Amino acid sequence: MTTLSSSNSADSVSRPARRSTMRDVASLAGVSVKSVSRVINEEKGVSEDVRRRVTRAAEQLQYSPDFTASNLRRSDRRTSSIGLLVEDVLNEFSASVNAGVAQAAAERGVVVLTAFSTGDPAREREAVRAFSVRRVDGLVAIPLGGDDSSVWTQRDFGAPVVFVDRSPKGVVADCVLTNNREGARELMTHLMDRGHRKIAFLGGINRLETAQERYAGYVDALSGQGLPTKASWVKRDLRDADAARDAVEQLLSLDDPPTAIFAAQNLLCMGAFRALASAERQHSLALVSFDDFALADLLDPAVTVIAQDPRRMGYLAAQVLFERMDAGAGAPSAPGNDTASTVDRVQRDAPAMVHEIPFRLVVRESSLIDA
Amino acid sequence: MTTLSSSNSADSVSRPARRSTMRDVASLAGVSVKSVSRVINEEKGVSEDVRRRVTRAAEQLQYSPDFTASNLRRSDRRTSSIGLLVEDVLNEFSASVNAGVAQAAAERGVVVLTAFSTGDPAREREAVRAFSVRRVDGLVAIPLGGDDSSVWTQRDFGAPVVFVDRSPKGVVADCVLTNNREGARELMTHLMDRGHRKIAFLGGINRLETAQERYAGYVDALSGQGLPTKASWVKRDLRDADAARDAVEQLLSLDDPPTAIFAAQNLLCMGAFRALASAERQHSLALVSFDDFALADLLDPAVTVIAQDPRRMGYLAAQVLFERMDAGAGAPSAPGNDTASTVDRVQRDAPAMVHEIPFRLVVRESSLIDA
DNA sequence: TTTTTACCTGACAACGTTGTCTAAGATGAG
DNA sequence: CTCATCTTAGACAACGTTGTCAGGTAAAAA
Repeated sequence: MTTLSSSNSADSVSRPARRSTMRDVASLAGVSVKSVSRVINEEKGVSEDVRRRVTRAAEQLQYSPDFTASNLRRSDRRTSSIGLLVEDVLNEFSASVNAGVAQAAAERGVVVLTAFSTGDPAREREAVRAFSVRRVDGLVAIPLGGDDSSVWTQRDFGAPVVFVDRSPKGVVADCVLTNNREGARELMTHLMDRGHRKIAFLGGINRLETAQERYAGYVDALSGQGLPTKASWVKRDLRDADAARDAVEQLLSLDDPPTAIFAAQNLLCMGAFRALASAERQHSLALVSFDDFALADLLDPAVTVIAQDPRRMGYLAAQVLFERMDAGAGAPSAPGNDTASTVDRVQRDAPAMVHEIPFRLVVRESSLIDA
Repeated sequence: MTTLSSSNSADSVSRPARRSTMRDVASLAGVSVKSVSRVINEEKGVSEDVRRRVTRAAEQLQYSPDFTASNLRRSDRRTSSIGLLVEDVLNEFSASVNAGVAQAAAERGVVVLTAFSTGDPAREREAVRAFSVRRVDGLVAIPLGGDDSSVWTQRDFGAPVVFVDRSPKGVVADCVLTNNREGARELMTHLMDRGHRKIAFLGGINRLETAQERYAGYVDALSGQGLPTKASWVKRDLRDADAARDAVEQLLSLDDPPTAIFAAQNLLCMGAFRALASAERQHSLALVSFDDFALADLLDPAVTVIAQDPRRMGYLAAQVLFERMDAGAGAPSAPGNDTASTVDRVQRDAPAMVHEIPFRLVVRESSLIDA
């Protein structure tokens, strides 16, 4: 690390002594605190004279309102902030969900507290707690799916929760999901249509609902054709791309190796591709992935995938959350005025809903390698 | 969108009437509010009897402390939150910075308010304002670099600010940067060492400091060899991958086309690669990128890049910010105890520092195509 | 026993803001 | 000119919490 001090000592980072408050502004302007409040919040019923004096004083003192204090007193008690808990920014899927939520939030003028669980339930719990004590108005989460469902209940969290991608068992809340089982089946059918029967499976962490469902789809598809699942072709509970690479290396050295590989997550697919490429088998073994990823179409061969729409999932989840929040606040929910709404209008205490987002099979080259 | 109502109406999302406060807990436990406060904050000097009664009551009422109210009264006035402003989660660079900041924040038990400017100065301004009124303890930002420097000054923002990747003109604050100009020069030298003289340049948005610096490095390198910059080989102010693809298509149809392409950002490189691949020229034109990206090593040919370490940049930026925050609060900053510290200890009102993070030239295949 | 000391506990004010209410002045109608 | 009405301003309390301080009780010292 190179550290260059800037030479000019007048460049020192200056720090104001104390933030000025409405009191300060009021006394400088010669008015009451309440009048300052009125001007700052642009309430009507303030004379032009007072308004001018207050704005001038506020400017002079560099006054900046304290939203948290205001929130404490206001009747609606909204913090205009929501929590977002995803697994890992560096995974494209999480990042896209994040992008969708952030966009919806920006449109509504709400800030997002973001935390990454990185697969660690302790971190997940801490994040949820941190959100809760800061009184976020709601939470969007990709849950890890442990047993501590109590963290998630609205009763305990104190605000609406919407889940994306996975729904924790035993918790009643809105969800936005892809049908993972069906998606996996569709990928498998595609492979089997091209004659493949020896299909290996690379699965993610077993604890995760998505991993379970995709595996179920794999098994469904095989048994639909009267085929058994062969243990040596099934590699589950793989943590990351490296684990997938190792797994594929094992598969390649088998006496009876598979002719196709089903990677049940984008990272696993990348690891698999890497293994195939370094064995120069990428053109002789078929490979498909659940989850699209950035350069999947530029690889050689381009990889066939089930593409979810994670950005849309995030966006929708935020919308659903907002509806739930508004319903909770007893906002106007006249039955006739939801014509332009993206989301079904949520009644107060409406039952939890599952929003299923369609997936798309994107056929590229890697699956067009025959058995 | 498929919407399935869950059938069981007992599944409705229940909402508590009102959150319980310390008062409620106090009256149920038959003690004073202050005693509840003491128990909740695990202060010592509370009898076992009181502690038990309070914990029981708190549990019974599902009490959850209100951190914002507590913050209002506490003497330190820390919100234990920081703001993070990056350009776009979907870009790997931003995402990695985000990951680094998030990790540092998690280690310190601080939450992160995240916003994405997505290249829009208005959004940047709004985000900074939203952070400010919520009284974050500090801010890490990748600034867009417009002229409204006033948003950024500590005086105006009211808390320390650390910039990553780019430093806005006229603002005095700590920065964590890569030496973009030198990085660009090194990439160019690498190409020129292999005999390339006809090198095209794909540059990002002109307003951004990084784009300017990388272009400067490009020009430096050429003029170091007595070569002029040829206007038809220079494509600047490219917004995204598609713009880069179009630009490369133009380059390819030139009477005197370049033999190598320098993409000054990862997205631009992807666009360039796409154009080359669809013209089947990826093996006959050299291509290099400023910024590494996920599958750069798996493409055919694998792409030579200048790799920054954005995650480390984010992590360091957060560390620097914390030091600055602690200095501001008048925390102990004994000169001798910083042996284990990653960052130089920051004195109160210490001059702003520039932390330069080294880059690495990662030579792969795409630059080994001779002129 | 009385006095000192230590330990607990609660009353009260305050953090920065806004909701409520009352008062004072201005305006208009009769 | 009087009375009703409207407009604007400020006093006050409250949001949920913690810092300060004083009081009370029990244990330790005299």
